[in-house]
Amino acid sequence: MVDTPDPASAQEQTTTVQVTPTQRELLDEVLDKWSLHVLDTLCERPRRFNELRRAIPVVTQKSLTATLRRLERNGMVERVVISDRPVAVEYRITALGDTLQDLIDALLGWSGEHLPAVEDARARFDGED
Amino acid sequence: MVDTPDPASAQEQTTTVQVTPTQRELLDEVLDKWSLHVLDTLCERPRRFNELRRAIPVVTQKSLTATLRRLERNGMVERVVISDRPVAVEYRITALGDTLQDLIDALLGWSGEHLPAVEDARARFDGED
DNA sequence: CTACCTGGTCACCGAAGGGAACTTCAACGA
DNA sequence: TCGTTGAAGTTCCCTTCGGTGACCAGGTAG
Repeated sequence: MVDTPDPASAQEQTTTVQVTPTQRELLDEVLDKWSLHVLDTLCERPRRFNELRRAIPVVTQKSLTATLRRLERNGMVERVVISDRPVAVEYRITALGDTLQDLIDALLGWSGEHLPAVEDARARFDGED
Repeated sequence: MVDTPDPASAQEQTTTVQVTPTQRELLDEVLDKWSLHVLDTLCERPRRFNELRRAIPVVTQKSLTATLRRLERNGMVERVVISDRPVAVEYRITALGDTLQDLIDALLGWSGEHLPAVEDARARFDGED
């Protein structure tokens, strides 16, 4: 009732490239709130777990753990056990994760550049609509 | 690869630019799962509400409405009432939203390019760890 | 010993998000 | 005329997600 089974017009929006749902999922996993923070922080230099917590005070341990696991699973960061005796781990960005750095910088640059316009739009929307 | 270690300042690390929490919030509002879909779709051409639903079948009305409101509030899309008698609205991307298009394309391009590597990493993580 | 650090896990809980029905108004059809 | 369809949502319900704080195991500093 909702879907229209017309395979003829199914490929009506073939813009430039084929974008698979899988690509979207990947972006979902990698571009979320904390991932951006973590990747951005780790791009500077490797960090210990609690070092990351201090660098990003607003994240909780649980969310940080989850984010690091997710990024590790996707090959963006690497979990390195530095010391056994006093257990110490270090997280560092991988070569694959590094390919994201330019994009993250671009995103942060964009948000900084257009923030005034966005705040203006928000004020208009909130106040006069 | 990493900037020269800075033992003197144990302060926050100001890499190149100051990134405010506000910028992160903006990216959170604009880069979420459905926003990427919607912006990408609207970049092609303006669409009606149900046209968007058909273009992005996996989104629910509720989420689509919420996404469009959020994007509208942030000045990314514009809600245009075309016809009053049979109520008809059209959503179109704004000039501000258009500044995101390059970034979105870059993100989709990145995900397409590195998807194999990511899937490889996932297989390694899931299977042998 | 106690206190505190590291690197987590666990149980609870409120908010966010999805599914599906319902709404309103207008048009179409027999 | 009544029923159905379509547009553009809204409302309710329920599940899931993410945050909070507690807790744990092992080391180590006082």
